Order: sequence, then C-alpha cells, then structure tokens
Amino acid sequence: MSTTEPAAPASPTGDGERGGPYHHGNLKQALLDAAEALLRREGVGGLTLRAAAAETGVSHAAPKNHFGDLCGLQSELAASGFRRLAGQMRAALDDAATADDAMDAIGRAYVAFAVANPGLFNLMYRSEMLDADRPALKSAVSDMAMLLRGAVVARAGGGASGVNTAAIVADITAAWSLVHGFATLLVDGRLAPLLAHVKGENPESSLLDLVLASRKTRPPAR
Amino acid sequence: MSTTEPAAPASPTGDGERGGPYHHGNLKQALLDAAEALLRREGVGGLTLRAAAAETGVSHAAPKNHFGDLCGLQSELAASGFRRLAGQMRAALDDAATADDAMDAIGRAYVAFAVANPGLFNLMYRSEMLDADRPALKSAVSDMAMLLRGAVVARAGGGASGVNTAAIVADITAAWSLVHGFATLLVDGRLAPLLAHVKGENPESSLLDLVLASRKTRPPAR
DNA sequence: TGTACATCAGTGAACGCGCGTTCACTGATGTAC
DNA sequence: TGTACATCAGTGAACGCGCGTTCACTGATGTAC
Repeated sequence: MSTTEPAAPASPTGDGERGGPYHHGNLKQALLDAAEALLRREGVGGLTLRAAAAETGVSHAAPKNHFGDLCGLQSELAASGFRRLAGQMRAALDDAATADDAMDAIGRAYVAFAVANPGLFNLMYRSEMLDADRPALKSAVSDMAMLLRGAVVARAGGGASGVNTAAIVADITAAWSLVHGFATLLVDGRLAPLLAHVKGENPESSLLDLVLASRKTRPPAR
Repeated sequence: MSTTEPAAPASPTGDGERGGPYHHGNLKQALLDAAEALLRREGVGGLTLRAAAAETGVSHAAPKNHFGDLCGLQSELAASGFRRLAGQMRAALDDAATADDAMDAIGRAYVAFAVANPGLFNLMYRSEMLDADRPALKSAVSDMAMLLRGAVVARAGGGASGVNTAAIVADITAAWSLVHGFATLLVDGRLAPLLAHVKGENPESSLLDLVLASRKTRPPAR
C-alpha cells in the first residue's frame, strides 16, 4: 500500500502498541498508510486524525506535525492516489500497440483503480475535503490530466500543430467523462441492476468492454 | 423547491421563530425544504438533523417523528431529487422530435439538474448516506432508470422483441456513464481547466454539446 | 573527543463543540359514546 | 351537543460520544564549539 519503503524501522520493539522508540522515524508515511487502510475499511467517513493516529499506534496529536489538519492529510492521500492512478494508466498505455488500444487500456486502468480502491477514489473526487492548492495534489492531478491529454492527442494524429484544440478538449472530456461516470456509478453500486443482465465470468469488465466499444461503433440505427 | 404546496399554513403566526401553533401542520415537507436549503448553502456536510430543525424553527428532536434518523431524512431528500430529475428528463424527452434528439435532451436535462442542485446531486449518489431500501427512494431510482431505458430502446428501434438485451444494457450504461461522469466532474470543479479553452457565452453547455456529439461521430482518424 | 544547546517529534491531559439520542412532558387533534 | 379519552406531534433539558485543537511537557537528534 505504501509507495516507498520506510527509511527507518516503523516500530522496532512492540508493534502497533506504544513502547517503541520515542521518534517514529517514518511517521508521515505510516500515517498515510494507516489512513488508507481506514479508508478501505470504513470509507471516507471513517477517516479522522484520531483514527489514523490510533491505527498507527501514536498519540492523537502527532499527525498535526506532519499534515497540519485533517484536510492536509486527506489532500496528501488524494495526491498519492492520483500519482498511483496515473502510474497505472501509464503502464497500461505503454503496453498498448495502437493509439486506439491505448485509450481503451487507459480507461480500463482507470476503472480498475477505482474498483481496487473505492474509498480512496471517492476521496480523490470530493473537492470539498481537499485543499486543491497543496503542491503535491496540484501536480499529481495535472500529471494525470497531461497523461490523458497525451493519449487523446496521439489518437488524433499526434501532430502538434494541426490539432483542433476544441476537438481535443472535447475528446478529452468525453473520454474522461465516460470512464469516470462508469467508475463512479460502479463503485456506488448503481450499475448492479444492469450488471445482473450481463453474462460471463466478470460482468464488470465485460460491461466496460461493451461501453468502450460503443465509442467506436455508431449506436444501433433508429 | 418543494414539490407540493403545503396542505396547511407553515407558520400562521410568527414566521421561522418559535411561537407558531404547537403543531406545524406540514412539518415533514418543511423539513425537507429546509434540508435542501442547507444542502444548497453548505453542501452535504452541512446537513444534520439539528440544522434542519433549526432552519425550520422547530425543536431539534422533532425530525425524529417524521424520518427516524438522519439517514431517513437524507433518503427522502434523495428520493425527491430522483423524482424531480426524472421529471425534468421526461419533460426534455417529450419535447424532442427524434429518438436521437431525445437522448441528447435527456443528457442535457441530467447535467442541468446537477448544476442547478449540486449538493442534492452529490447526496443522491452517496449510497453510504442513503437507505436504498426506503420505498420512496427505491421507486424513484427505478423510475429514472426506466425512463433512461425507454429512451435507449426507442433509439434502438423500439421493437420490443428484436432488441439485443446485451446491446441495450451496454447502450444504457454508456449513455448514463457519459452524462453522469460529465456532471460529476463538472460539479466537482474538475472540468475547469478544460472549460478555460472553450469559447462562447456558456462554455459548460458548449462543451457538453461537443461531448454529446462525440457519440455520433467517429473520433478523428488516428 | 566531549560538552552545551537549539531544534524538533511525539506525549497526554484538557478543552469546547456539535452531533444524534433519550425521556418525561405537554399541547392539540380527533374519535367514541 | 357535549364530555372523556386515546393518540399523536412537538418541547426542552440532559446525556454521552468522538471530533479537532491547544498546551505545557519530554525525549531524541544533531550541530557548534
């Protein structure tokens, strides 16, 4: 769950219980990991500074030193989410043979991330809980946006000059909306009644495949 | 804001202040209206039983009689939202000339509702705050789903027997996802950087028009 | 190599706040007779 | 037409809870000399 290995032992003596060394050594990352575990276990509402501190086995005032307030912790966590999401999108993109395949692969990575991390995904898109000006969050969000933009431009022909900006913006919005809407509805359980009509071993990805295909074929003639 | 006119005067004497008649006469609807005003003013986090009661000028224990708990109030409010959303979608649909136009009109109504009622729209899609088994909510959600399904089937040819169920389910999911993703991202402020590149008086609806058009034209050749 | 000191991370008790909930109550309504 | 009574909606004080925050503190670290 952690992006980086701890630089120092998290708790050389008792684990989780108080009684370790006075200084944690890597408390910031440990708190982020704990917060993410809470998010996964109890959802967005279960994430509090006190709960994250308790989960880490540390005094409940300790997080203040690293994040300032709850919004700070949430923003750092969301930033980590966007970074990892972008990483998984990039990995999917790199494996694709064509620009069309790349768009599909990015979309599947986006949905897979949301399904694998529903609480975190929700947090990432609850602006009211985030400080959009936090540098880490700002750059992570814009990195992801750049990645999506790059994929859309590549599909449109890649030429840097000849591209119609309005068309590119529309393509980005359409691609993001489709995949984000699917992920959001799926995570919220809204697609359950529709999934019930989809056969196969993995109805969710089958349905997503159909949806992704829909942007290449005209809808059934009226 | 209220769906129905009050059956009895909300507060024949003092308005808002305590001092009116002992029985309110239409407290349930008044609480729903107050809750919606709170949602609009302060967002999902600002909605509490106490705040709704205070806004209505009533004892903070009074809501219990009508909704049981906060989840009950939220569910009734969400149900009202789905009912009105479906109503506006239906109105848009009825004005459309062709089945293709109808799909676009529904999509525009969906986004317009989200923009006009961002807090309520958010609440409607926060399942963790709702009791999906509340009859009012259950039926409102399924009404909206039926309406969308009807529009998709009509566009697919309308024939009741010959339709490919998998294709219909995929079309419903794709249409809903596209429009829901757009609405969600827009309400959360995520489209702001993209909107900055869209010219015109109303960039939001211009961008939506481009997005809706994208499902009829193939993307630019790669 | 050793000592003094500034800095910093984490502690733990205490605070105030708003929340949902409980409970005995009271005022109003409507129905039975 | 009038009286008794059951039912119900709303009151207001009180409760416990978990939250973020504050604050004086203490243990550890690292740097200057």
